[in-house]
Amino acid sequence: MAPVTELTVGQVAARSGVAVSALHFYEARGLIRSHRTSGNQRRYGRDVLRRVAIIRIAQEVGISLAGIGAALQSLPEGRTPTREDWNLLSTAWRDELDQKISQLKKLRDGLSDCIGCGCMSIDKCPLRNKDDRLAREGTGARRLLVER
Amino acid sequence: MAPVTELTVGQVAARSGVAVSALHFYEARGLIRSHRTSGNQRRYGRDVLRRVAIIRIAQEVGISLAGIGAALQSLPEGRTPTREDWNLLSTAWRDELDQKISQLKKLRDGLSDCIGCGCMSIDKCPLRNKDDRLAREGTGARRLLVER
DNA sequence: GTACAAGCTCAACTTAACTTGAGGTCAAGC
DNA sequence: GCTTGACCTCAAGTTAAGTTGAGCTTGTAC
Repeated sequence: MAPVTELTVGQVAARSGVAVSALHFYEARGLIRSHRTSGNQRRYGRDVLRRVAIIRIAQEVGISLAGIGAALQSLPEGRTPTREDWNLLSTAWRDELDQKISQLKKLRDGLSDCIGCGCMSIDKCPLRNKDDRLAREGTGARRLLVER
Repeated sequence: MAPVTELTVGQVAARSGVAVSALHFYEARGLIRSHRTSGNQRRYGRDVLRRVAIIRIAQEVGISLAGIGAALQSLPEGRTPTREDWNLLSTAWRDELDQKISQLKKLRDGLSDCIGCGCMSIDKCPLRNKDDRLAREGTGARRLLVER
């Protein structure tokens, strides 16, 4: 068998580019796990690097730690994520990314239209109008500018 | 001349879809301005609606209030933004949006590649590798997973 | 001429995602 | 066997962007 190299928290920090305090934090949040040496120091299996990589990727995508935690919970307890597991996660997150991208595109196109139209002073602006419609719909409404 | 209808904070809140407390907050941050009645109540010119619209749009784009404030500072003091002003802002913000979009796309494509490759367990993964390279470059590096 | 909704100020609370600090332990090199 | 750097815990601080609440004033509708 290949030697199972355990990693200290400092080594994980160095290899993952995440601060030690952040690793502690992730652990407190249940996103990663460690076991302890007799001297109460954390030791991590190599798979923690995967997990941390997943976490950072998902954060880039704009998923909160809570959401990431939930997704990771869906993995069978304590198992090193298999390719199958990863497929599920990355597919879900890719969909989220796709959504986010198209949302931003909508916004950008809105801005582009506005550039030509001087819309901020006129009623034609699609962005403005979305916003203004609220006024006519009564005071209670609280809606975002861009439909999701 | 058209009647200059001044707006109360409540009216601005209703028409802009932004909470009164948020308007107070924006004002404290210098993003909008008001003058006061003899009874110390805020009154807003109609142009505040534009400003608030701009603020919300920029927030959607992912710009912080600080950044928005800075951009608005670039407008000649106290002037109602002209079409020209707006063009400048929206162009700048659209560029930022474009950047953000392409960043997310990169990320998505990375994920897509990963879906097929079982990368989390192999060294081929583009996302993983970006990350792993840090290890060889020493401990000090703190870099984001995705190049900007 | 009064009730009461709408305003005002200021301080404190909220959430996310961490970081910083204090005070103390562990381990590896010389 | 001791020094030093890496670890440990736990509490408190930080930033962004507001919200909530207390206590008090304005303004308007009946």
